This record gives sequence, C-alpha cells and structure tokens, in this order.
Amino acid sequence: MKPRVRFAPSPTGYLHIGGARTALFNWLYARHTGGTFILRIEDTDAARNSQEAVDVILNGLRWLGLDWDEGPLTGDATGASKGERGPYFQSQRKENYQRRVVALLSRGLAYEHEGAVKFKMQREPVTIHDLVVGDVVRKLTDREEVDPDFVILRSDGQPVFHLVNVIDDLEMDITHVIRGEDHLSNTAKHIALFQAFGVKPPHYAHIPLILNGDGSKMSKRDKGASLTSYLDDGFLPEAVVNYLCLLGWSPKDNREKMSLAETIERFDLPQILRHNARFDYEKLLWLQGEYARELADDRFYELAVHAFAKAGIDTNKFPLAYVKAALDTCKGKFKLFSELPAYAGFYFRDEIIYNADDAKKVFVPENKPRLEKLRDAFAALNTFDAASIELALKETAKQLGGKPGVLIHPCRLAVTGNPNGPSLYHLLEVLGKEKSLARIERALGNSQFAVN
RNA sequence: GACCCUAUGGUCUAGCGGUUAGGACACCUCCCUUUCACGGAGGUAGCCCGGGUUCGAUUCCCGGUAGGGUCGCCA
Repeated sequence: MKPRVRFAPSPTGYLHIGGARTALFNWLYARHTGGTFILRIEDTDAARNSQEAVDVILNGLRWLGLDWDEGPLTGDATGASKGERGPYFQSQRKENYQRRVVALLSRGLAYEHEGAVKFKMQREPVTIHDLVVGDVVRKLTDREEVDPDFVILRSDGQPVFHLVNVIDDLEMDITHVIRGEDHLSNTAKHIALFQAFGVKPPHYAHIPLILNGDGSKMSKRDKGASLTSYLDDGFLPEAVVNYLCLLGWSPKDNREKMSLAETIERFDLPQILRHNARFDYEKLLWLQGEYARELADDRFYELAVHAFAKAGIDTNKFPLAYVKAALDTCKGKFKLFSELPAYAGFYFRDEIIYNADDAKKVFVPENKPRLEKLRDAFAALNTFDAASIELALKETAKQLGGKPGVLIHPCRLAVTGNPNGPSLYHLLEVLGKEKSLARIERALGNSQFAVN
C-alpha cells in the first residue's frame, strides 16, 4: 500500500514556520514515495475557528507549492473538497466521533466521569517504534501514576484532540504520521487508542522542533514564527522551502542549494535528524539571494512591480521599457524584494532625499566644481548611453587630475540619493540625460556645498 | 516534580572505534571592481563534562549538566 500522510493543522489564524516544515516533510515523503498527501483541518475548537484562519493555512501551503491530493478546496468547512475520505474538516465529522465513543463505552474501554467521558488508559509502559527517534519506551509520569485515564469527550459533548486525531487517522487510512516531536509524549495515548479500536497504529516519525536563533522555543509571537512574514518580507518561496529542508534533514553530501525535484528524489525519513535546530535567518537570506539572482525575467519584473506597489510606488505610470530597463540594473544586487523600493525608488520618484550624513561627507565644497564640470561634460554628450557616459566621466576625471571615484560618488548621491546602488553609468542611461542633468543641477544647490 | 527526546565551530550540518574532524551560512583579511552585491584566494573558530569498555574514544555504555518536549474537559 502506498503511503498516505497528512498535515493536520488547526486554524489559529497563522501558520507557524515549524508547521510549514512539518507540512513540507509530509509532502516530500508523499512525493518521494508516490503516496498521497492529505490536508485535514483540525477545527474542533469552534470558538477559535474562522474561514479566514483556514485560508491562511491554504494560502501558505499554496505559496510554498505544497499541493494536497485530498483535502479542502476552500476555507469553507462545508464547502467543496477533493478526495474520497472527507469531510476534511473535523467540525464536519462529529458523528464519527460520537459513534466511536459509544463503541468504546459499550466495550468498557471508556467510562463517564462527572459528565465527561474518559478513556481507560493502559497502566503499562508503551513502546513507540519511531522511524526517526528509534524505539521509545514511554512510562507514566507521576501525575499519570495517580490517574492515567484521560478525557476524550468533554462534558459539553465536544471530542478532544487525542480522540479525533486518532479516529481521523484511522478512518483516512493514514499509514505514516510525520509530526513535530512535541507529540512524542502524546503518542502513547494515541497508540492505546488505536489498539482499543482494534487496529494497528500507523508508523510514526517525530521530527525535531525549530527553535529561535537564541535556542529558545519559537512561539507565536517570535519574529519569523509566522510563514506569512516571509511572504510579506519579499522572500521567494523556493528559498524558504530549500532552507526549511535543510533544518532537520540532510542530504548528507554537503549540498545546500537544491531544486525541489532533486529534494523529492532524495528525501527520506531515515535522514531526518534527531535534534532540534535553530532558525538561522542569515542562511535563509543567503539562499534567498541565490534564488533571487537567477529569477526568470518575467517573474522578476512581476515581483519587483509588486514590491514597489506595496511601498506606494506605482511603476505603471512609467513606460514599460523604462521600468524593465530600470529593474535590469537591479537584478542580482539585492536579496529581499522588500529592499527594492529603497534601493531603486529613485527611478520612479523625482524628489531625491539625501541622507544627512552622506550629504555631509560627499557634498563638500571641493566637490562642487567637479560636479559642475561633470554636468557640463554630460550636457555635451549626443548619445547618452552607458559607454559614452563612462568615457565622459573618466575623461573629466583625468582632466581634473583625479580618479573616477571623485566624480562617481558625488554624482551617484546627487542622482539617486544613495551612496550605493546599481551601476552608475547604466543607471544614468536609464534615467536619461534630461533627468540626470536636472538632478545634478538640483544637488549643486545643496546647502552642504556652501558649508565649511 | 515525573516522564520522554537531544548534544560536532556563533548557526545549519557531514563523519568515524585509529581522519590534518569535511562542507555551508556568518565573521575577518586580501584580490577583482564606479558604490553595493557577485566572484576569486586565504583565515579565526568545534566533537558539553565525568566515568567506564577498548591497544585506542568525538564515535559504544553509564552518570551528570544543558537545551527542548509532554504530563489540560487546548490543538
């Protein structure tokens, strides 16, 4: 039988990065084995659920490219789904739980206790054959020594997580439960429940947790805990996926950057690490840069235009050829798309604001005549392309008896407002002679030139 | 508190009963260069501690310590 795995998040309004990795590992295993990846929404806690919260999960998985073979098609619990084992929302499966509880009750494996129903937990240690961790013997804790039984149906009639999780896995024929290690201690309960229902439990693979950079537990409020934040910051999903693969799993041959197809080919449960991993934002950023540099042009333009729009810069007001030429000078020079508006906003804004410190350093009195001479040289140019601009600038520098740098830096700051950015010659070409000269002229009036 | 998992540079990791302990990110130096980024060449830095087993432990066993997890009428 082909593996059937599932990702079973509860809609809390956000998708934890660790949850995203759990989904990824399940998906990779299904794709590697030709199995089935199922998405099930654990929305038993009605008070906290909303369609929006489910949409966050669906959109997050879609952004990462993790398509599911069975599961909901929309965030509507009563809406359409695909797959034969639905419904895929626990809120729609209540009869199943009721029926199972009645069965347990009638067989004396569960009993009523103050209006709730408790499962008669076995008193002996339970051995978990974990595909990642190995055999784990789970003894009873001191609290469980006193009362090992646990509630499966609340007094208000609502079933509890342990119960529904097991019933759904059972009824959906889940063969491998790949989930966070935080569930390892709960697994004894789940195995006991499977046995009570007379079936063999699925295979378990508990994957290590993702911690903050400082080693503390990554919880909801920590920076970078929400998958959405990566989308908002302008990360590429392929970079996030690649990075997540490397947290807690290793291809064992020193490969870092890998295509998804290659990862699917090589991914398997035995290579999953046993220890928790800290989230290394810098390394993610490095991968992001790697992927950003080799983006196909069309996708690059689309993402760039979107990034500008988010920053309130409407690039559609400019000719398409101009926008593309401007973006071409930026490709490969920045990592996050959220950096782009600050990096290249000068192309789409006439108002240039100089950082006070930079202006103080570069707009010094001795640079004024230099910039004036450069302006004149540019003005005399018939063709204003990068090659001609470079030639004119270098010639002017030679006449002044200095290196090109003495002109490059004031010119760059004058025209872009930044001490760094795209290639100066190419940027001037894109900007055009008229705008370039106007900006130099305006910079010449900067008060810093008069100081000292 | 009890129970469970884990432990290789700052971080992610490879590795092994005998290795100059390998790679990547980050960091430092130099080169390239119009800035930044990229690229190239170097560099700093690691087997948690204590006992065993063994001719020999980073590697196997035990203990400790540290980190993480679980013990809900949350999921």
